[in-house]
Order: sequence, then C-alpha cells, then structure tokens
Amino acid sequence: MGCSLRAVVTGKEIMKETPPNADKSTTPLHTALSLSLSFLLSFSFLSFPGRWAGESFERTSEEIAAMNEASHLTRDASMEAFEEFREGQETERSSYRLVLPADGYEWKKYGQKFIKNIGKFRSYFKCQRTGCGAKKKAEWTPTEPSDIKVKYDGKHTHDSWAYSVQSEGIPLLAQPPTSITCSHRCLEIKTLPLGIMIPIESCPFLSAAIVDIFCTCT
DNA sequence: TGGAGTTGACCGACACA
DNA sequence: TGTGTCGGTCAACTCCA
Repeated sequence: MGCSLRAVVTGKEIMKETPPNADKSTTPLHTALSLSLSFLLSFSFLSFPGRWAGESFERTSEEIAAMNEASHLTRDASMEAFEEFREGQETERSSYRLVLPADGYEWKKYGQKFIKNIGKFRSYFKCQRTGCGAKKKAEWTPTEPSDIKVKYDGKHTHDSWAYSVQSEGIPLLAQPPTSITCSHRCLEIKTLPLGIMIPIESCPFLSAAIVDIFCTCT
C-alpha cells in the first residue's frame, strides 16, 4: 500500500500514486505537498476538458450492450468483439481517439486496452524524453469520455515545458485545481483551510492553484 | 516519408480449483 | 500444480500531415 495524491480539476479527476517504499520520515502533510509539487508543476492545463477528436462522442445503447457482451470474453477477444461491433455500425475510428489535456510533458502512446474489471478503456503512455522512465495511464468510461482519470508512474528526469511557457507570460493554469487530496498511511488527518498559502519554493503558481488540501490514512 | 496512434500477440502475475 | 484470466508491454501495421 502506498501513498496517493488526488486532484480534482474542474470536475475531472486525476491521480498520482507513489511507490510503497516512499520516504515516510516526513510528516504526512509535508509528504502530501512534496508529492503534489512535481505533479502540479506539470499540471498546466492549457486546453481542458479533454475531448474526443472528431465529432462528439456518444455511445448508443446497442454499443454499450455490445461492450457488456464483450466483457464476458477473453481479454483480447473482448476488445476485438467490441471493435467488430463498431465496424458494423460504420462509425468513424477517429471518434474514439482520446485527446488528453496538456500536462507539460510529451508522451508517446504505446497501448490501449479495455479493462474488464473497471469497465473502462485504458491508454498507456511513456514520456518521450530520452532516458526518462515516466509513464502515465489514462482511463475513461465510454459513456463519460470527459471523465478522464490519469495515473502517473515514475518520475521525470527533466523539467516540463511549463517553465518555458510561463516565461512567455502565458498563464500556466487556465483552470487551476479546485481540490487536492493526499491519501497517506498516517495516523492523523490534516486539513487546510481554503485559499491557504503553500510554503513550497520553486512552485510559481501553487498558492493560487490550491484551494483545499487534506491528507487521510489509507 | 516519418511520426504518432492502433491493435493483435505475447508475457508475467495472480486467483482458483 | 495446472489452468484460465488479467494487466502491461511490444511491435507490426495503419493513418495522416
């Protein structure tokens, strides 16, 4: 079990998870803020909410029924069955492409699966920077394509382009986070009032972005 | 033509009988 | 311990600018 940081931005939820062996010597609150720092630095939403390429995404009841039917098949056959159904519906392939909000890093998509257990599609991304092992997974429900959950794995070995963007005078957070939650293996719960100033150096917009932070045990 | 996305196949982990 | 299912990843393929 590890520590997780959650942020809700304009109704869309994202999540950052940390390894179970993360340093626990610091206070829960400090841990929460430390974890949030790198995450928020890359969290410069210049285009949000996420949307599908092409025409607006709407799933018919027949398509949903086909997905449920496919979920009873084997892992790879389920996606195949679903796609076969879609082909029969003569819908555009591009309308199922996911467009994620910019987060300050360049990602390379290397896979996508329909996860049976959670009933969502999951796309896999790697950071394109050479030598950087950071990854992220984007999950979304077919019926709620704007409800995208992004899980970040690993750390970036480089800065995000958010710094360069900021230097040009462009607001980093067009739509700042409305809530940030840290779930941590601790014995106490920290709750900070709205609008609190976060004493973290090198974060140019954190105080303006964070309106609520609290840490709970998991 | 090269980069990015798609997708079938493969592999290791895990649950269960 | 064998079998089936799962999530994660690879790599060939397709698409598009």
